[in-house]
Amino acid sequence: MPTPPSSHQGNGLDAFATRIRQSLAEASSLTVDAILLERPRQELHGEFAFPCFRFAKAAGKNPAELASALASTLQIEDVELTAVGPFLNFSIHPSALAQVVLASTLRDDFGCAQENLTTIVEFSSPNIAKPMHVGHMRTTVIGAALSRIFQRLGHKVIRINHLGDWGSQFGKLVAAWQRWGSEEALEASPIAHLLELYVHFHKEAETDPSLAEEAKRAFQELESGEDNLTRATWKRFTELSLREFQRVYDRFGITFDYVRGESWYENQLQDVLAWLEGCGVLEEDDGAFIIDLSEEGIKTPCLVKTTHGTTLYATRDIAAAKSRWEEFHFDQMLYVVGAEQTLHFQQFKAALKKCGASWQERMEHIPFGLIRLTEGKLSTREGRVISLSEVLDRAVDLAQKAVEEKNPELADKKKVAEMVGVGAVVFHDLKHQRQKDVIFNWQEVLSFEGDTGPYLQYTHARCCSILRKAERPIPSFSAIQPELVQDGRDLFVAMGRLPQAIRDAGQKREPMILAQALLRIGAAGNAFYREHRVLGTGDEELEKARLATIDALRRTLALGLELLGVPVPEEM
RNA sequence: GCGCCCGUAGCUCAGCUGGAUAGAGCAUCGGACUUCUAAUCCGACGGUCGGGGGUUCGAAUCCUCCCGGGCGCGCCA
Repeated sequence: MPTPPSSHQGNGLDAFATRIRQSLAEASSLTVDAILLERPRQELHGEFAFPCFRFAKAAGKNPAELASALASTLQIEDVELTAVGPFLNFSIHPSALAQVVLASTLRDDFGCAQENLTTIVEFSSPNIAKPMHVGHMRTTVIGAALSRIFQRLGHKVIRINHLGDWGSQFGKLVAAWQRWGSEEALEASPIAHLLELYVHFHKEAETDPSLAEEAKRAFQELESGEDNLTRATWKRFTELSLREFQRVYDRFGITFDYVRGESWYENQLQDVLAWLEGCGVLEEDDGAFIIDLSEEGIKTPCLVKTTHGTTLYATRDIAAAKSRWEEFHFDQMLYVVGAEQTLHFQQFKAALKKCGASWQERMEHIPFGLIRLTEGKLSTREGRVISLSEVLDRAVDLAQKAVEEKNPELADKKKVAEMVGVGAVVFHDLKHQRQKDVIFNWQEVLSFEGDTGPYLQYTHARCCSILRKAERPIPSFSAIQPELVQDGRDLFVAMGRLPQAIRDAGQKREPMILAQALLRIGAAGNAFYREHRVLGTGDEELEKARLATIDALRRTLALGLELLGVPVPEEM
């Protein structure tokens, strides 16, 4: 009965990488940390590679000679060394590979780490009274995925939805409501009606200057902090909007620890202005107050108070950051916000730095590229929008048709269609590098074949199906002979690399790294069960070992998909 | 004008701190379902890595200039 050595248990290929690096460190003057292994370009070269160029240079030797010398001297348990030119390649013994990867993937702490940081993730943050469109999808989906990834890595994660529920636009909205608002329309479809009012306001304001005055007055009333009609109206808009947003969050399966809009920091704004004043960074300029940042290399000053005495985005962000620092003492605070706001984050970080708030170094803007339409940038006012619920609805409709066609016997087709549709949309967003702009393309978002969410969901469902049809308990690790599945090399390597992918995804704040790793697992998994029949081979031990492998695949996919926020159906 | 981001196969994208013959998916073409779900698998086709120069034993990756696209540049957020 093989039992894995304890050092092998935790995390896939880590055990081997550690062993190889230690061995190389002993053979050289380098520290373990300085030895970075690479992944060979070609699979036949093994699982890890060490290019000897730098090492050889330091030792004054020829890289190829050094590689072959090391290959013949070093001995590493379960690892075969081969020198190919200047490269030293490491191939893990197939049965050790199967054993170690199976043991670790079958554990509940697979892919975990103990980074022990307190991490705040601010994401989603839609604007009250405006519909959530595809543009809000990225921050929502990326932020939620990063939060789960950090959680897996052992962070204490605090998710904050920083609603855009404050600012001069609410003055406009209240003014518009007082003139043209309809109680019935608001009840029927709150956000749609509020948007209508907002658009109407902008149109009328072009010819009617008194509107701008009313709007300004309304926002001043709001900022006064008094319990007046304006405030009551604003509060109602907020609640109605939030109720609609919640429906989208429910579909994505997203929760927040704090839904704190900008208004939450409202009563701290005067203190913050006083604090800035006390720090001696405030300057008056044309009746407004600014913080000059030229010494920080930023030409545009940070404006914190208008000539009308109202606060701005930056003022509220400074207040929010300060308040969160005092409340949570975070190790890192990530703002998942579009790349177009880069300057704003540079500005308010620099402003904090100028005030001596050294903790501002822990704040990090996580920018992402714009979603654009072929016709141009999204614009609520110009009607170039695709609502988020429409995207989800269309994806789910299409998934429904696919289920109907491919698996008409399925019990809960509606539920599965929802999972597949949402999964397709979420995965599509997360499989690209965040920084790149994306041109929204229905055909691509609604694709269920190839490198897609449904492909991975399908692979998972197939595993579940095999395990179901086995009609026996899933064999535990201690009950199988791993060497019987040593021909599943590609699959074990792909699964064994998942912990590293989770760590990289966290470190680079890039869920795509995890998505790509999952696609490799999916491809290897599909090839595996295609080539290796699990049930009905007539070989009891082989069936047990293959069942355990399918179980490992199922668990690994489920783990990765859950981290990304892609639903995990057991049938489809 | 200044600043930031992007430019890899027909299309959408990977390519980790510079390393071995630049990889996937879609599309196209050709194979594989009496066998655990063909939302799959196997194969073929397809690239002067936007362009020039530089650093290096080695550059898609780093530096520089140019071209093309996007975003931003105090009283919106």
